[in-house]
Amino acid sequence: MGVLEKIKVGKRPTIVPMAELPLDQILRSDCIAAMRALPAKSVDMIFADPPYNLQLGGDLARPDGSHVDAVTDAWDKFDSLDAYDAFTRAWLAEAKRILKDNGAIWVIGSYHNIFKVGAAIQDLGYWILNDIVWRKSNPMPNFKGTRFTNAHETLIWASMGEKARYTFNYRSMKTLNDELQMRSDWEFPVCGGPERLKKDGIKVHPTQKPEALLYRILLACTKPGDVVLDPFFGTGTTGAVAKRLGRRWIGIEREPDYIAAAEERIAAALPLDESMLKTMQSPKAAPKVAFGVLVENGFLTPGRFVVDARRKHRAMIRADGSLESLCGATGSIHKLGATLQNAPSCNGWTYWHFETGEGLKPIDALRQEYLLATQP
Amino acid sequence: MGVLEKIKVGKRPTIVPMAELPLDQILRSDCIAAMRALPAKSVDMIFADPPYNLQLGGDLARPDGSHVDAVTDAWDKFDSLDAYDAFTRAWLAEAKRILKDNGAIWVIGSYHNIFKVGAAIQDLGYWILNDIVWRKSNPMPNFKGTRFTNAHETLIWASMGEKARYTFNYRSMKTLNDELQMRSDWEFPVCGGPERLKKDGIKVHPTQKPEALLYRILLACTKPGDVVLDPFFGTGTTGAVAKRLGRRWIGIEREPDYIAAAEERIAAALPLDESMLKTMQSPKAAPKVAFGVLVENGFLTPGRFVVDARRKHRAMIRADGSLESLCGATGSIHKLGATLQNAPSCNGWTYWHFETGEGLKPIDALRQEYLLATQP
DNA sequence: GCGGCGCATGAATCCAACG
DNA sequence: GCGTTGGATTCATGCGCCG
Repeated sequence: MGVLEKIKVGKRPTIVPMAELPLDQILRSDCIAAMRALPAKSVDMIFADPPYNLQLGGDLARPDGSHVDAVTDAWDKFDSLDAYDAFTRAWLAEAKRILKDNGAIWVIGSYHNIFKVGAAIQDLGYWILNDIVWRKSNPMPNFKGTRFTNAHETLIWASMGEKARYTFNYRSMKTLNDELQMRSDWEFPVCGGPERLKKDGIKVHPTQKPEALLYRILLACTKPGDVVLDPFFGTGTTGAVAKRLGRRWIGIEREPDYIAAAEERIAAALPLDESMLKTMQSPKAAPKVAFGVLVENGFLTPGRFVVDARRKHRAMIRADGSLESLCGATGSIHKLGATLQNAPSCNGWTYWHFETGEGLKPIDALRQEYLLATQP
Repeated sequence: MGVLEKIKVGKRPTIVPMAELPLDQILRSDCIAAMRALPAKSVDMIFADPPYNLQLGGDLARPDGSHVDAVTDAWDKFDSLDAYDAFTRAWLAEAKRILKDNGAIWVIGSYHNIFKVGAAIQDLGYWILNDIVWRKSNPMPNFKGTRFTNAHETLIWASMGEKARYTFNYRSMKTLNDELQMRSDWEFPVCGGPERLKKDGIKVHPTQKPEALLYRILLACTKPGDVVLDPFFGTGTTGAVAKRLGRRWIGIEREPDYIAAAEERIAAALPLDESMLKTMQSPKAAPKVAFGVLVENGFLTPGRFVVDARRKHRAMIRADGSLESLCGATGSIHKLGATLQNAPSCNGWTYWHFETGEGLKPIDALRQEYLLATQP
């Protein structure tokens, strides 16, 4: 790794599960060169915020005459659309080499670049799982009244291939979204206020991303201890949130000013305590309960009958927690429900019901009762 | 046009400004073949809802076991990603030939295809103006809990090139959005209820788009009388809305069932009356008034002084409606304001103020008075 | 101390007609 | 085609100053 100038941030953790990876460090280097030096199949996730290739024209003024501070940094300049395309495919290819087979990649962009990025992702054999829209609650207006206010950015989440596995903490997202499935459109304000890193009153990085965005991504798609690589580290939002969430991180960045700001910021970030992480990570709000346990514990007795909500199908409870229908078919509550409906799958907990004085109730209600009675 | 079987819908309007175009008709044909038969630089807008190339796996069932009705039609099947890419580039290239120099294209898609579409649009020399997110207020949930609820689709709006002109009815959009700039994220419900076309209780088209979506697009980016082409016409949402809004339309569609449904639907669509259209179209609430006209009409007399809001700059009104500052600089209200502020431009109407008993007032207030006094 | 007002600012592909 | 000129154009938020 002669090309890399490693810079440690804070204390190197005592446990280093992958000795060859430069964990919790910023590699000062060109992004592609640094990625080439990393071992294959070694990181769990990549979050990338590459240059957008904005191609801005002349100066822009607000209606009040004030000047708009545009992104004119050299790192966002490319000679042509083809040059940008080549750059995009090069770093995405390296990313694919570095990712574990069950890893995943997130890339953020705007209409200037995201279509090129997405097309490259598909061509390289990644499998897109979702595109996510970051709706900005406070976007910059369109000052000349020539287009729609550009009020969002787009993220792509992709696995390593069509059949590849990936991490998705469904329960964490549902909990975070007030017990509704998390949707593909997320609303956050742009990064500002105390969160925005400044030096002498001037923003350190023109496009610092909000921590809330990274928080949701890392919470949804990584496990504690997972390694997250950010090849366009900037001022280290990914590192700061990874540290907070008990994930390991690797940053790649060229600009010394950005690196210095990131180091300071990450050193100050406070990790959440482990019990908090465990709670957020838990795949289910409640532990699993087998139907047989309810039978064992007398909530339903063998020989009783359960029916579907319309009383079309009827089955007898057996001692082992399986069901037997009148036609002789047997199986678990899920299996028999699927068989009788001629469906590929079935949630037996909500499909099967039992008779009460107040009419039918789903057997799931008994599971709730059991949990209430047994949980501390 | 031997390959085309033209089908008229309703009465052909008596005024046909472009005799060579098959206006207000559905062309029963393959989309690329039909486009090849249309003259170059002849249509003002293309709205396209191409196949999404969904690549669905096996059947999908809801948690209650019911079957999810997926898009499995032959027209959404492609042999490979490359085949889809080639198809996309072919029709987009024809579209570019057909569009007028100051025309524009809209394409809708999902993450399955929109990145390929967007990349092709850029490669073909179109210039992306915005990407728009259609947020579905009632999306289908992710039944397996394996991903985020796919709750949006993406539209791309592009002009014919970087320097090309295009139509954007800024005021109409701002009015439609309660006097705030229209943003790039739009919320609509998916097409359902009475709007959803059905035959024998079964939906005619699997991906019928809501009319509200087309309404906003056509209102924003076309003028009355403009010609809108939809190369994937389906059940004719574009035609129905175009007729309602006083725009001309051309549809291309292969499936006879879709054509039949579209014909019936468009025949029943009621055009808005002309005065309504004019109101929605008006670029400004008020006509232009030159500053000199106010001087001519005695609202301000030559020799009086105007100042900026902070009283930093002061200028004398001259008889011809120009201003002269104390330092001797002269020019229009806009020009002098820009000069004195050392700014590239300036809106003189809001920059310059005059003294009243209640303090300073912008000269724009006098323009309003003038308009009130002279407008019928 | 608190509320109100003014100012600054954020990934921006940001004018159009006429001579 | 190009240079000139008239004139149209902004939303949410945070911060600091002032009363």
